[in-house]
Amino acid sequence: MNAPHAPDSFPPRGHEAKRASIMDAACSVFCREGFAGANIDLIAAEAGVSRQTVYNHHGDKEKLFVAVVRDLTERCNAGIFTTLASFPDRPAAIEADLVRFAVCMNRNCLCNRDGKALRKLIQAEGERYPELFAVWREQGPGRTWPALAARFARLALAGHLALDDPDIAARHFMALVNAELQTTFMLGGTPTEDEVLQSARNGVRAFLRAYGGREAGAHRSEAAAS
Amino acid sequence: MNAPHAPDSFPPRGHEAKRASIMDAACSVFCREGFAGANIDLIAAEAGVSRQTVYNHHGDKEKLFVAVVRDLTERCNAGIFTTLASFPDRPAAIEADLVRFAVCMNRNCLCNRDGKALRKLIQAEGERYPELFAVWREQGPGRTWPALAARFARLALAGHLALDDPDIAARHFMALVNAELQTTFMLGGTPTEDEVLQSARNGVRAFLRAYGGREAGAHRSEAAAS
DNA sequence: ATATTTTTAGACATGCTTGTCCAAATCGTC
DNA sequence: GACGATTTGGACAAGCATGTCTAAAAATAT
Repeated sequence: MNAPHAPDSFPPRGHEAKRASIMDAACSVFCREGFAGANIDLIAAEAGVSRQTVYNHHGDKEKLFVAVVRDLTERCNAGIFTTLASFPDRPAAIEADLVRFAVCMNRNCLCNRDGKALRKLIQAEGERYPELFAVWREQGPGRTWPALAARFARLALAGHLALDDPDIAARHFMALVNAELQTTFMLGGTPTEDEVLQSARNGVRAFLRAYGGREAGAHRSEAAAS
Repeated sequence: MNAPHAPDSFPPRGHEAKRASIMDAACSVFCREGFAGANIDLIAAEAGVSRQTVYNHHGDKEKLFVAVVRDLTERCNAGIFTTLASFPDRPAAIEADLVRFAVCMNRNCLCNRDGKALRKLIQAEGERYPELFAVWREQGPGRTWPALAARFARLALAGHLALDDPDIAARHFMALVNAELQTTFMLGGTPTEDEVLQSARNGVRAFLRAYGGREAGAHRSEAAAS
């Protein structure tokens, strides 16, 4: 089937291109309309292929949906781990570094197309596909939260932070940094670059007042002046 | 049409009962299946009425949906303002009082049936009904956030908190207090009483380290001991 | 008890969507 | 240029959901 001696990639080029195009369109339509509301004809049209081609590739509306979620989960996870690599291990200026990290996480993982799509699909159809989303839970939050917590633990060990429970600190960090974006997220909107930055700045400031080490101590008394 | 001299409530008793029953079932089904996936026959069955009765009352699937969201918005709003009344104005023990308030807000407004339903419907169908959800936004977040912020401002004025911007503090408070429940919310689950309490306790502790006034200052150095 | 309103069950027309089938056209490769 | 695989467009059957209509039954008020 696959060209046995092809130089670069096994299946013909146009084939994979169409596959990707279909996944893209399916993602977009499932997201907008939900699973039940999604129309295969519309997906095909949006992908620029015929309906039959969609069926050739994925066989079934449900299989297509599962493929989309799987794909999205993988891509999002990869993005998060990439971003996690930019976590400040030896911060020069911890506040600025954490803000940078938060903005990065937001821009590249939470607010981008994939992040929004995955979040919406999980919220909308999560209860209907328990095993599929169990996988997401293990592969996603189940791996990213501990990884993030470990980073905070290291920062604490190096004396840059003061915290008892790195897991809680990690959750508090993300919660604070996204605090001002929740309403926008709710309605599926994309916050502006500026909103992201503001939310991150305010969130990190509060985080450091709660969890800052010796160096950050100064911030507190300053902010505490009513 | 309505009994002109009825002693208690104007429309016949059974009529309103059926209406409520339909709204209830519709809410439940719309929530589970989404607007497109919701089936009028199923709603009727779940409400224990005939399909025709659903049409008699609401005329239209879309009108029914709008009625459900409107109803939900009102009820949730009412609940939030009621809960807001329990905000500690003159706290004896600020930490315990804030925890109590947070738990109350969670149990009665965010985790209950209506809260979960409204959240899900907004996330799933918000983009499709812009004007409907614009109303929600104004009536809901547009009124509740300032109200909550005002409470925090008062607490700060009385010297119990130290904060620059009460709006941000309010958002940070809610974010922290719900930090550990996000994953559960995502999948439409209901956190246990204990999870709610834990999340509130941890959240309030962090909040007070970030925003605590003079009295709460002691907490910080205590937690800062690695 | 009677009259009025509401509810019910079911049939019904209509339109939409899924998924299949097929013959012609297109594409990429040898 | 010829061959095989893929894609295309459209026809097609089947199922399902919405919304209407009707006559009978039930509930309510007078």
